[in-house]
Amino acid sequence: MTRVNGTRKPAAGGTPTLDEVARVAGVSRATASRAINGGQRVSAAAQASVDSAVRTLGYVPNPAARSLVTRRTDSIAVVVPEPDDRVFSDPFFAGTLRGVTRVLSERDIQLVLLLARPGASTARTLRYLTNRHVDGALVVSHHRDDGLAEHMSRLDLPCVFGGRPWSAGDRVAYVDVDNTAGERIATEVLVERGCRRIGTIAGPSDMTAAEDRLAGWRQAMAAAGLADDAVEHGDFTELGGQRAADALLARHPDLDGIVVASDLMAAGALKVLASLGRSVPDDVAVVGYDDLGVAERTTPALTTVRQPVEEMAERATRLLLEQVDGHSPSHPMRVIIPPTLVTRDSA
Amino acid sequence: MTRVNGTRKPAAGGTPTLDEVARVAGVSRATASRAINGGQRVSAAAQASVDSAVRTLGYVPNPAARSLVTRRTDSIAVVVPEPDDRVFSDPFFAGTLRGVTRVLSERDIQLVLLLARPGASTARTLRYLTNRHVDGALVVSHHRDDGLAEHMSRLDLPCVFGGRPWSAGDRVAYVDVDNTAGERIATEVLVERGCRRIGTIAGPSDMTAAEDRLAGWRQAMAAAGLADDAVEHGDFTELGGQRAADALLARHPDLDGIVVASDLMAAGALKVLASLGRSVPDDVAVVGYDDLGVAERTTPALTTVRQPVEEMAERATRLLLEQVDGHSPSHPMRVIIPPTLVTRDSA
DNA sequence: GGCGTGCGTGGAAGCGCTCTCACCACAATG
DNA sequence: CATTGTGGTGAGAGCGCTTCCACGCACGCC
Repeated sequence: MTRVNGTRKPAAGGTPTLDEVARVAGVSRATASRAINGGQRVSAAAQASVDSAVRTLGYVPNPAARSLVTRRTDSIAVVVPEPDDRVFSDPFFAGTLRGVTRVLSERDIQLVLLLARPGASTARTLRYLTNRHVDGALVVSHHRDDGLAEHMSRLDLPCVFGGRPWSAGDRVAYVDVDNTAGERIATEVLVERGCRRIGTIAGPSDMTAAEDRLAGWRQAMAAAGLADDAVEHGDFTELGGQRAADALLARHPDLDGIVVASDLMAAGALKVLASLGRSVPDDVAVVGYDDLGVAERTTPALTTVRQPVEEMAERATRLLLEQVDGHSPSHPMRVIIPPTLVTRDSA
Repeated sequence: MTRVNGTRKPAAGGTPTLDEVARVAGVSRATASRAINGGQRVSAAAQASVDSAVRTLGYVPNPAARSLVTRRTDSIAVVVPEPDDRVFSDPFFAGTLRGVTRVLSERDIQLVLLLARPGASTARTLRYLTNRHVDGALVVSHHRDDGLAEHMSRLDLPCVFGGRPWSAGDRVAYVDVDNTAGERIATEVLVERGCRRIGTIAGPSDMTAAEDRLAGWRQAMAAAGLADDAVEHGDFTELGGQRAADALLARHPDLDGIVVASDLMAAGALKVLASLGRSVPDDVAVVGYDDLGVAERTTPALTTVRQPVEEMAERATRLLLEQVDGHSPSHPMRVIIPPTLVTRDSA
């Protein structure tokens, strides 16, 4: 909040104001304003002269003045809690950003990237959001939750989460893919292909997506009447997948199928299997999760469950904009997107 | 610009204003304001009571009102012209974002992501920047230039380019790595190792970085008294590198060294060499460029020239903030960062 | 004792915009 | 003819904040 160097231009004769537009157009400021904002109740003549005044003066409305009175900023925040450095390179994040910007570009809304750096800066983020610096927030709750959902739900600010938040899921809107169903489908692929000893490499248990997927695996295993004891946790990285696969295969050398909660971890698992001389999918079939690019490049290419990230981001953004437009702290809405299976070579 | 639903809260009794703070603190609005903004010319007593009023009321200054009078927004834009969908997944972009946010997080400045979608929306971007919606702009001129530099230099808005812009390079501040020197160094590595027939896979000729690197290669070749005729252009992708390597080796089967303008293209080249049965570095030595992650994962690992992307972004951001603080449309400043060689196995 | 000189303070003037409201002309209705 | 709209308009009141300026007041100095 520290103002560093308060040099201010003395009323900057440079930029034209609405007053000048009005004067040039020969109308009142009120009429000029109306003409500029959609032209309700403005005669054709007035509209035309305002338009031309705007053009000759190169007038651009001052956003601060406007939002001071409208109480809108025409911008939304994309909040990324705890962005450890991986986030940016993450295809999930990239896809999200793509989806968001696609929707925003349809309207004149800007995107403010709010990165709550690890540490106590969640407070700063909340402060920023508190006083309506933005019209709404899209929280990419990719990582553990911090109670951010609770805070947000208290904020009376339109808000949508990407991915089910850990808590307050009932008070907050979110868009998620049906992780449970997805992993169920993945597991069923192995069951149907004849696997009888199926293990899973789950994600970190502090992430809802990981937990939901694990639940899906358990459901499918139960439905097939198979034992669900072969579980190992990884951290969604390739190395983590490698370690988990090592441990899993050491404990259960008889596995003929592995359901992995992310493609990156599956890639690690494939490496381990290759080094053990187990052929995929013949000795051990493997199914991944994500299909964000990695899956096509492994050997063999991964059969996986696709998360339509961009679509999710688009839906989330639209949901947010609806809230913003209606200005309703509307009843928590959620969109659950069905996952789809992508069959390749690993199962 | 369309206002969709002008529902406005009637003076929102919810959020406290400076007036209320002043009343609660028992001082005037002026004093309250001073106390809140760094406390110059405020007695300890007044400061204390304002502080406590702020705390009890949960007061947060209204940014619109503030920036209406200060003419500052405490936010800067990161402008990405023509973000074809690759940009987001690009480690270059990711690193840049990381560097920028690191600097911004030291102060209370926010980042607005301005993505000029392909098409005529450059106009919109310029309009957005024109009326001081942000205090400054960092243009990641990763791709071809669009005359954006000219436009920007006319805008009287603090502005720094990441990477030398095609034109107006003399009127605009920018931060760049010394691409020419970098590729010269890369080439010299091959020369010193005894290569005598060295080709290059250059980047697309509509990018300054690509052209500069090509120039560096030519300089080094000339200095070594070698012919600089073995040139092929790629598009900085792996596939492009593959194609270029194919073409290059077909035309010049006697090459014993290849200088490649990006690691990704070098990865493609390595594949081609492997499929031709040429061993690297013994038959053909290869040097890449970037060192943003890919280089370590190729087989063999790439000797390459490191671009310190994050550092570049940091420097650029600091440069921008200096301009913003001084509010000087200061003499075009540039920072050229020396590249460093990273020796691995491919040369 | 008079006089700068400095600090702390509050009054008040905006920053540039939107929007209510009162007003006018004119048309349509009883 | 009096009444009720109805579309276009401008005056003016803010939105919440910063900052200029003038005003005390206490101090140290001749």
